[in-house]
Amino acid sequence: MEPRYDPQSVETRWQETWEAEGLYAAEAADPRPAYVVAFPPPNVTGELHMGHALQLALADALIRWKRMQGYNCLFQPGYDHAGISTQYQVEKALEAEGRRRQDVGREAFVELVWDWLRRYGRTIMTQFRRMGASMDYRRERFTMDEGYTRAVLRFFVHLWEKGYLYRDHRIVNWCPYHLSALSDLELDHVEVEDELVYVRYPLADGSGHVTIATARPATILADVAVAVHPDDERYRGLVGRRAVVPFVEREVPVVADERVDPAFGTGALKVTPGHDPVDFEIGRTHGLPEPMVVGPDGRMNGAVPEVAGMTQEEAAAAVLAWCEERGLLERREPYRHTIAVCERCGSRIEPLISLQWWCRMDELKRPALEALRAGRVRYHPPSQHRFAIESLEAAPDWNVSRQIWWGHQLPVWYCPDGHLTVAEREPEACAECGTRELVRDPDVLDTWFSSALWPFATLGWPERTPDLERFYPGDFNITAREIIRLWENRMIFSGLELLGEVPFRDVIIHSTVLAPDGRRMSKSLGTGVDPLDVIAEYGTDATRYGLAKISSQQDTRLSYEAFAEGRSLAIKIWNAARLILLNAEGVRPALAPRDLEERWILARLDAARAGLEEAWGRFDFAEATRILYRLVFDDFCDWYAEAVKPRLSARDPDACATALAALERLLALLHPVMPHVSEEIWSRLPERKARLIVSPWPEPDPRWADAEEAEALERVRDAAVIFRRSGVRVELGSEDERRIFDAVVKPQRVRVDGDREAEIERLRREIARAEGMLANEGFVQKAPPEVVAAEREKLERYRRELAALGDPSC
RNA sequence: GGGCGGUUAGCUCAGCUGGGAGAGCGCCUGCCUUACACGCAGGUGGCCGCAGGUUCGAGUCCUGCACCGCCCACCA
Repeated sequence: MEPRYDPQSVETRWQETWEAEGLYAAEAADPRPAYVVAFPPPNVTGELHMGHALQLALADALIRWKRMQGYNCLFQPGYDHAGISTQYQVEKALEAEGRRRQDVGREAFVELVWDWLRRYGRTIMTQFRRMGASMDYRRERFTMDEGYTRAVLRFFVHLWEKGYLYRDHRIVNWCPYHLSALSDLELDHVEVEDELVYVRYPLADGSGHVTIATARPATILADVAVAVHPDDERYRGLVGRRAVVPFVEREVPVVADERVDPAFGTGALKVTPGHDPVDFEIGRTHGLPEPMVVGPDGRMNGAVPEVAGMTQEEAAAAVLAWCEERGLLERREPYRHTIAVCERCGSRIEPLISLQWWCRMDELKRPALEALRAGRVRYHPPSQHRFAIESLEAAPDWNVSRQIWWGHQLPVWYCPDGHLTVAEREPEACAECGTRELVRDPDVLDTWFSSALWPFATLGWPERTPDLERFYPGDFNITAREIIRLWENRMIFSGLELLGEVPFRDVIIHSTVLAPDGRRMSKSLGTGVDPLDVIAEYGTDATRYGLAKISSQQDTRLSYEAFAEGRSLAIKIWNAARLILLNAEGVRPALAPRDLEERWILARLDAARAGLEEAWGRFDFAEATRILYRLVFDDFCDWYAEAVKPRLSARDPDACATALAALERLLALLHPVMPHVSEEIWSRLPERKARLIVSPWPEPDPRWADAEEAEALERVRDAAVIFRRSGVRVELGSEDERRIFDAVVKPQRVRVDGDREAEIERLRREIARAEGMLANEGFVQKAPPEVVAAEREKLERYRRELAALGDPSC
């Protein structure tokens, strides 16, 4: 057995072996109980980042643990087509050649995206494998593959037939670059230096004017009202009168609306329903018209001929010049505020009105809310549960249409008379009038529309496949906080709507990984860390361990120390295994615990197993790493291995057999977090029947569950500490205890600095503390009896130890 | 503005249902003890953010405050 452990070659070899031997495979015909994770499909163009690595480390640990417990585990791999994101990447590539998608045309562009994906896409599954993710890679699915697309169209038709879908003119976030509506969740907000201008709107009766403040003077041309707060004393007499919009000289009403903030600007708001979301709401409330002056490209449209084709800056200049000439421009001041930009391309968002498809949420969300409230789906940590419920309660109708080309085109056809035909397959003729002149709706569906179906569309829905019967509903889902509204809630309500059951029972919201300096990880900041670099330096097992260790907080800093700790752990186990294997040649593993330290380590292994079960069950991954670290370093290596080493060196057959058996158990406990090093060692043990990955999770054995050994070891520990610090040997009761003491402390080699006085001082302090506690009547009467008893025991022990040191006061 | 989380050793963080302030790294000391120097043994180091409260007892529970972070949000 090599003295040095080299993770790189070992890890890739096992990844290939496990997959080739079919040990990741999940089969519908397998009668064992199923355990299923709904794992977020990465973008088809994506690269592995720390978020993926963390998700994989956590989900895979759970899957591996359950696999050892005898479950038929399904860990489904796949990709998301990621609509706008993917389209944008291909558009960027096109732009490098000086072309835009409009130059190539829709059909050719979509073909281009497919080509591009064949060349650059689908690489991330290789990286998933490098993380050791035990996915059934044969089952790879894509949200745009044929069967999945059928599911998406079926979902749309289903919603249409239930009357949940409708078309409506609504104000949307319009990206002038992508020429598409974006959801609120696809926006970024950036701070900009703007200008706030104060403009007078003359009253129609000539009796004066009202001054409004605006950051977007070009939209003055689309104003249809002036609004003030109903309680605003300054404008009490104004409501109901009429004002004149500058430049276009249109008479508009002054209305009262509570959405106006009296403290902002002059307290009077110009109402522009066509280009502002709040104004749109105010306009609908007051039945105002909804003209638009900005076109889809962000420039002025033809509505006002004088400014047609201008940029908004040019139009603003023209409007303000007009106002200035007439003394209507009161003042302009610098104004710093945040604006919405497209998160993909950074273009300033133009709110404008367009015809979109909407999905009514009131009926859909009701059963999902019931399921959440009843705890049929539980979020972890629980603080996210309330957030999930509240955000679902508040969910507005869902804008499902996008004006891009890459995605699932709406299964909607129009005839020249304006009739709609909604069908899964292209219809021959209009469903209403029978004409064959049909034009398909050019829009595609929101990418989350298909993601919502992931837990069951990947299993063959809408067909009732054996996979679907077997693996739905699943067990857990793991994702980032900001995805809850986009994905989690939608999977839950669509699962309930289409299959009548929630798709999973537990949702693990993992922490956000920050850069080591606490800043957000991002390519633009240069703070990104490539998980593959970490793997190259520390190994996959160490990376998985490190990620699990830091996963306990809401926002967690990446820590190289945690990876280094994982690496030390792997090396430590490797060396512990060497100690045993080098001495136990030709011995078969058997549980033949004869001596104290053997019964003790078996009890410790069982205790660790119970602790791990509890931690896995609570999804407390950090706790699991702590248990493993303590088990390996403190218990297994520093005490058990040291204690049993003389007997191993002497080739004591019982000691060797038991050591092998104990090592087997240790490796099994380790496997979910560090599968590679544990499998590598496992493969070198004698008489292997199966790979560790599919070997049983250890069962507890009550034979060595009692506390006697623990107490004896505790006595040895105390004696060792006192000896090392003071050179005084405390009397030990049994032969076993003395033997372990000698093996672990190696008295002949210990150089004692001999500060007996300091040790006496320390024990006196402890005794004083314990005596103080026990003298406290409140403590003795009200504290739990076992706590008081423990305190008494400690006091006794300290006194004994003090006596052993030959303290004159005893 | 709303929600969530954080504030404990020089650094990164544990501390679950209130009863001895902990780990890893760093630093200091001693050890190449035939598994491991990527190691072993020992040590230094802390008004547990601040102020109140509950309790015999608070890092732990309650209230308030301060600072930091993340997510969300329509202030023209």
